[in-house]
Amino acid sequence: MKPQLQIRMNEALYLRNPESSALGKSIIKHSVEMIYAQGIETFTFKKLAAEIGTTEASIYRYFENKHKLLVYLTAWYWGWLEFQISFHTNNIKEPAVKLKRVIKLLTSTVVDDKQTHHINESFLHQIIIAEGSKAYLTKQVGEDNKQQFFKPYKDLCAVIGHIISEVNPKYKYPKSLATTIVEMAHFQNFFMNNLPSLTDFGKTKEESEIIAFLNDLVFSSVKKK
Amino acid sequence: MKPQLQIRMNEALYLRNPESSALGKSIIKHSVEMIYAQGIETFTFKKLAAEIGTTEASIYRYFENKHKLLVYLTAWYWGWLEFQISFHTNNIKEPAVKLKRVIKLLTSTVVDDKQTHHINESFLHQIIIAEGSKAYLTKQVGEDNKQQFFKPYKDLCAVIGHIISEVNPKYKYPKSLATTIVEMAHFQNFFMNNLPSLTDFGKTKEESEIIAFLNDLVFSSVKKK
DNA sequence: TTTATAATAATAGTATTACTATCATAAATA
DNA sequence: TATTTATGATAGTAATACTATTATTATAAA
Repeated sequence: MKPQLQIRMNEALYLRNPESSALGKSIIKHSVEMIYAQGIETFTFKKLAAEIGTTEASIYRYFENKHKLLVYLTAWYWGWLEFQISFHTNNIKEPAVKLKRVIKLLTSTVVDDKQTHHINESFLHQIIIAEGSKAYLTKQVGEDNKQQFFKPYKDLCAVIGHIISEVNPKYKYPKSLATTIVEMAHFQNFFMNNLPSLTDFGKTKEESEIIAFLNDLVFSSVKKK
Repeated sequence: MKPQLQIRMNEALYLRNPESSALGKSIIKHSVEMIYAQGIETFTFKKLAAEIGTTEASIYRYFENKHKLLVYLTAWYWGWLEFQISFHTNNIKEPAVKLKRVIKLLTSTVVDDKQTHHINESFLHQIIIAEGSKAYLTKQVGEDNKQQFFKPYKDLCAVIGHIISEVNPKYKYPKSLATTIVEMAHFQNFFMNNLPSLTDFGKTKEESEIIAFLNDLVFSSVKKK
C-alpha cells in the first residue's frame, strides 16, 4: 500500500477540514466530478448535496461558499503539481533539462492515480484549465492574497522562476516568464480544444505541439545571446 | 466635431441594439462604470436599473443576460482595439516596428477619448484585464463560438499573427504567439497590480516593463536564428 | 457501560438573483 | 389622427446562496 500523499492546505480555506471525514472527502471527490462535468457557474451546493446524498447545510459546514471551494481545489492542485515537479526533476542536474521536464509536466494531461486518493487529478487538471484563473480574477483578490490563498500557485511559479535563473542567471524576467509558461500551458490547451483558430495546433490537437511551442518560446528567450 | 466611431457588432449579442437609443447607450455606459467598480460577479441588472433610473425589465429588453452583456463589451473592446491598431500602424512598413507598436497598444493603459462616445475605454480596458477571459472560459464556449461571438478577438489575434509571419515567415507558431502576447499583456498587468510577486515588475509597477518583457519574449522567438 | 461530545440529518426559512409577464402610458411615425 | 414602438410600473416565479433550529447518530472519554 502506497503512503497517501497529503497536500498541506491553508486552514482559512475551509471551516471544517474535508480530509478529516468521509463526508468531507466525498464533498471534494464529487465537487471535482461535477465541476468538471458542468462547469463552476452551474455547479451549486444544492446539486452537490443531492448528488452525494447529504444536505446543503452539511456542505456549508465544510466550505463557506463556492468560491472558497474553488480556491481550495486550485490550491490543492498547485501543491500537488509542485510535488510532482520536485519528484520528477529530483535527480536532474542540468537546469535546461529540468525546465523542459517542467514544461512537459505542466502541459500534459494528468493521468489519474487511482490508487492514491479520492481526487481525480485528470478532472482537476481540466478544471484548472477552464476555471483556475477565476480563483484570482475577482475583486477580493487582495483579501484572498493576504490570507495566503494563492501561496501554492506563487510557490510553484517561484520554483519555475528559479530554474529559469539557473539556466541563465542574466535573464531579466524569470518570474514573468514562469507565470507565462504556467498560464500558457493551460490557455493554449483551452484554445486548442475550444477556439482552435487561435492556435497553431487546431488540426492535430496534440499536446506535444504545445510543449514544442513553449520550449521554443522559453529557450529562445532565456538562452544567453 | 469628430465622426463618431461605430464598432460593428454581432446582432446575436443583443435583443435590441443598445446603440439605437438613449436608454441603450446609458445601459452600456453605466455597465462599464459599474463592472469596473464592483466586478462582474457582484454586478446585477437590478443594481444597474437602479443606478440609471430604469427597471430591470427594460434592461432585459436589450440584453438577454449578464453573460451576453459581458461578451458584448469584450467584443466591442476587441473591435475597437483592432481599429486603434490599424490606425496607429497604418503607414508603418517595417513589420518588426509594427509588432512593437502593437505590443505597446495592447499593454498601455488606454486614455479615455471623452469626445468620442459614451464608453470609457480606460475602464473597459481594466474590465477586459480582470473579466475578459470569463467571456470564453465557460461551458457554452462552443455555442457562443458558433454564433461568432469571439470573432473580434479572433480577428485581432489573426492580424497580430500575420504581422509575426511578416517578421519571420518561417516562424512556426504565429497564432499561438499572438494569443500569448494578447493574454500576457493583460495577465502581467493584473499580476503586477494584484499578485506582484508573480512578476518582475512588482517594485516599479511600470507598464513600460511589461512592454520590455513582451518585446524581449517575442523578438527572441520570432527572429531568424 | 455510561456519558459527554461531536458530526450529521431533517427541516424550515430568508434575502437576493435572474429572470418572465402584463398592462398602462408616453413618444415617435405614418 | 391613428398607430406603432419604447419605456415604466408592477407583479410574480424559480433558483441560488445562504442561516438557524432541533433531532439523531456515531465516536471517544470517563
